[in-house]
Amino acid sequence: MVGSRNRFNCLRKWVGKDGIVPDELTYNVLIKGFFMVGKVDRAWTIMEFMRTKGCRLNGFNYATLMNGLSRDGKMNKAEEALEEMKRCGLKPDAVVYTTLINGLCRSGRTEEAIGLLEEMKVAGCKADIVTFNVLLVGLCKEGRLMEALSMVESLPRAGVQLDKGSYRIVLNGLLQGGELEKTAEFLFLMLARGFVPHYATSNELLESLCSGGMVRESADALVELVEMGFMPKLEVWCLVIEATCREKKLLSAFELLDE
DNA sequence: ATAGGGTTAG
Repeated sequence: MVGSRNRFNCLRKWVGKDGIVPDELTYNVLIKGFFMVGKVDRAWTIMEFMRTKGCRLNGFNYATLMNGLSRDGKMNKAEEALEEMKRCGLKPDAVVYTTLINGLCRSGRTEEAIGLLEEMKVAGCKADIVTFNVLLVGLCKEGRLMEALSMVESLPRAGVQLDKGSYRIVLNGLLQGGELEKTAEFLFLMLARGFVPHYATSNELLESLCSGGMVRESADALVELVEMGFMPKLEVWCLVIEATCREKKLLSAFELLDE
């Protein structure tokens, strides 16, 4: 295995003596590689090297750079890179913005991440599914569950196609946050829209509804989940039926058993 | 064209 220093020296030799000119793509592979193995200073050297060779950074290079910086805890540097990019006349795209939004969310700066989403809109850059899912994770982690919920609730009306990940992020956030009623409500919303929770989440959710006294909802949820092809763990199945019996809803219990 | 961003849950 050749060390990173030697690999770079190899490139230096090619460029210096053999007249081989690497393009931005080659540089990008190197920048990403050095960031991946934690050699941030080496990544910097590559970019300095690019500049001395008169090779300007492109959007890919900036995205790679920003991702490396924010994962290295250097969020401010990543934000500076965005400004530099704009100064150079490059138009940041959804990947560049999403990279920064993710970094801000991870640093607990969700409010600023939302600000960047606004900036995207103003700049005419369309946020995609990755952008929204990153932001949803950030909102949930910060306990801003109602905002996450209302985003998922309303985005499809605005023409944004969310995926099962979007729904699972929010469902999970609500469940972990102890928002039992909202969780049940949200489950029915996502099922109605054709998105199913993960197997483990479904079981956990049914258990939580039962132990939280929401027996009626747990029975309804069970029926709907089963209709979507879900097969609960045996103990969860029993739990819901027993709870329904205890509530003296014998008829409902029989209906469940029929299912 | 190629190269750049993520989550779910386990």
